[in-house]
Amino acid sequence: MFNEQQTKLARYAKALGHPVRIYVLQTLAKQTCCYSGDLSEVLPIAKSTLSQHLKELKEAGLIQGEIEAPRIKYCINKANWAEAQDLLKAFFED
Amino acid sequence: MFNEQQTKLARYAKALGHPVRIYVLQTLAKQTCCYSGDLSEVLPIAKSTLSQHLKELKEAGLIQGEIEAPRIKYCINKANWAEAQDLLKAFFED
DNA sequence: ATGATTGTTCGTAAATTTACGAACAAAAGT
DNA sequence: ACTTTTGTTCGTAAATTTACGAACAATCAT
Repeated sequence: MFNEQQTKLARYAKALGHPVRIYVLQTLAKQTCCYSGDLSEVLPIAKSTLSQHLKELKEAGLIQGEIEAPRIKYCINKANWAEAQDLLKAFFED
Repeated sequence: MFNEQQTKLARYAKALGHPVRIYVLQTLAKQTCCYSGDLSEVLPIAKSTLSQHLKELKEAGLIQGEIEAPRIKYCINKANWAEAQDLLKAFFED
């Protein structure tokens, strides 16, 4: 019923559908990368909850984590970030 | 903790976070307006489910309904549509 | 008045989301 | 080896989302 673009768009939008995740993405988009602990210090949520949000963003493809033991460095997944941007742009411009 | 823009952005994005709602918005954005029945004929969901999705889009401010008895004509809420577009544009361009 | 059309609201159920603390795993430092 | 640091996973609970059919309300046509 729904085409690839519609499904992808809904998926990306859903990932953006929470203030914590918006904040995380804005932070990553601004300063290239950061650690979970950096976010945890600022955000008023439990570490485990943040971890869940990061997992969702990872599963949506918008971020990626790189092990830099004992920490994990999170960055924007640039390819998918660009795809989400393009899909949204097209969505609003049709 | 979160500012107005982050909260609004998350709210709009959440409203876009389902294929049915993407489809509805694309349809409305293309052809100015349409009736619930027009959508119901095409979409593989119950009328009541569609009604719920329309309600969510209405509550998010992205669409508005006008009574044209016995039907309801749904249209894009242009002001909020533009706001969502601007917020998303700014989000990806920071 | 009666019946048909249109779409919402209600009641309900299953799945998903959001949240927390506790327990756990992996690696680095001592 | 042992402790500390970092972050995930587990178990759990409450709230929200998604979905359906049945009942309802409002208007139009007969």
